[in-house]
Amino acid sequence: MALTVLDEHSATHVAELFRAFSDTSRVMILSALLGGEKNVGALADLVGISESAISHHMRGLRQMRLVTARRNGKEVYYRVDDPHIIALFKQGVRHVQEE
Amino acid sequence: MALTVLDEHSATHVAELFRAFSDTSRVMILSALLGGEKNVGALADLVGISESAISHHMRGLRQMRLVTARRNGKEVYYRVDDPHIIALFKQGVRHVQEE
DNA sequence: TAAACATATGAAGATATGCTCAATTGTTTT
DNA sequence: AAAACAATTGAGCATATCTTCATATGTTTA
Repeated sequence: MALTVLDEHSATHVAELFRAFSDTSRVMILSALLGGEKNVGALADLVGISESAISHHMRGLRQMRLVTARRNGKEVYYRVDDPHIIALFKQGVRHVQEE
Repeated sequence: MALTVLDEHSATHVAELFRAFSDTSRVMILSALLGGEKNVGALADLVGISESAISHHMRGLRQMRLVTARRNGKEVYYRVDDPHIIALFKQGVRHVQEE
């Protein structure tokens, strides 16, 4: 039997990663971004919350490097680059839909 | 470009799944259970919180069917059965450790 | 059956989270 | 330069979350 448990520091980081996916709005944001990059206004329409709320979420996601931003004129386009993150997210979606 | 976004209902379920993994204590609990079933007292020692706190966490995890319980005398042993859940969790751990 | 042990439950407090509103910053157009 | 547009930021509020404490339930042993 393995006597190893993740140390608190690592566990905190793992928890932070999963926490990024633990809110309905962020899940909708990320699922939208799987279809390609979107700007803040488009995300606000798709998710049904204010641009301000989207912006707050994007800041968190950006700080965790789960999304990257690209400015084009007045608009900022967000996308999910990391294939591991995409795979992780999709796996969660799949698990839920298989029930 | 895909115009589909997860509907709110599905997104909520996905968020709930990830939320189960979004707390440091629960991450430690689950990582401990990857090494085989453990009872509440053992988990409390390993994670460093009270048995009561463990019990509260286990209730949530049980309700989400992420763990199963087996009583043996006074003790209740918890385990993670679902291989998809194990895979999902491990993938999160891996992602964090690869940074 | 009483005592001891393991787990579960409910309440209460401290902290964290997510949202909107109002104001600000940055960019383009007139 | 002013106006219009897009995004960001900070404050404040409502709600959720996690923990401990005290108590209750369930099981075994004396």
